[in-house]
Amino acid sequence: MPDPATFQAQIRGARVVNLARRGKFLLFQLSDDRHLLVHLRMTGQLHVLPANATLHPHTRAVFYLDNGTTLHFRDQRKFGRFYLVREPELVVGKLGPEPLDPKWTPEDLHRRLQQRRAAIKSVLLDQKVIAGLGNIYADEALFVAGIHPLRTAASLSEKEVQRLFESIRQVLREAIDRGGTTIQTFVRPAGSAGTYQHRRRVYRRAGQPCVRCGTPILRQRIGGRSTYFCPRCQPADNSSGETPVRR
DNA sequence: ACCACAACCTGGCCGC
DNA sequence: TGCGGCCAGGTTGTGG
Repeated sequence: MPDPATFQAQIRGARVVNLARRGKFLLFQLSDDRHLLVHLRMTGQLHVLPANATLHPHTRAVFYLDNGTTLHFRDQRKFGRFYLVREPELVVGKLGPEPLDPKWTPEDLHRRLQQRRAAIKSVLLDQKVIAGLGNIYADEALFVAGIHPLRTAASLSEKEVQRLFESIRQVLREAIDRGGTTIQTFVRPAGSAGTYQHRRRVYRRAGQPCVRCGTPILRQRIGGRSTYFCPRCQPADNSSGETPVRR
């Protein structure tokens, strides 16, 4: 947005004065009070390369920078999106809180889950509830919290929401420390692989033993997304009242 | 307002 | 080798 020809004409000569992030969006603040917002979706990548770099087959756009380098946008599946706008809030205004924001609270999460009857797994992927959680870390957080992914969001007790809140933060901190999760195409900004995949507890581990109890991990489609969980550490009913051990 | 699901794309992998 | 089916770090439009 806008259409490619207009985008190209309007971005020419722009100066980047600041870089930021909001949820899964990258924000390039431009000198003339405009913003370039980038969402990489599934397979998008940004690479800073020398001016004479060869074009990778999936390169969809190239930005020529005035320091002699180029910024290449690669995207195998073409799901990525660029927004060149004056008002970034039009794009990111409805996003939920940043999970690592020190001001975010379990009470806020509890309130946001209250009227949702959908599976907690699906609600965690709703960017209006929490900004930035995706399929990997939603499953990982639910495991750490010991909550079954099909539990209705509104059915979680205060205690469970508290555990989920802490688990989301813990998993995201671990993943950031490890530079993300590289399974197929994800790369870090410098082009190297992340290492969270070695730390993974349930995601894409169907049939393998639970790291905590040894029970085989299950895979189930929830809200159209593959969901991985331990049926023993994440019981469907909360009747036992047992507090799962974190790991 | 909420919810479930198809659609958007390309490519890798598996079984036949 | 080829083909069909399924899978994939996400979001949005549609219909109920």
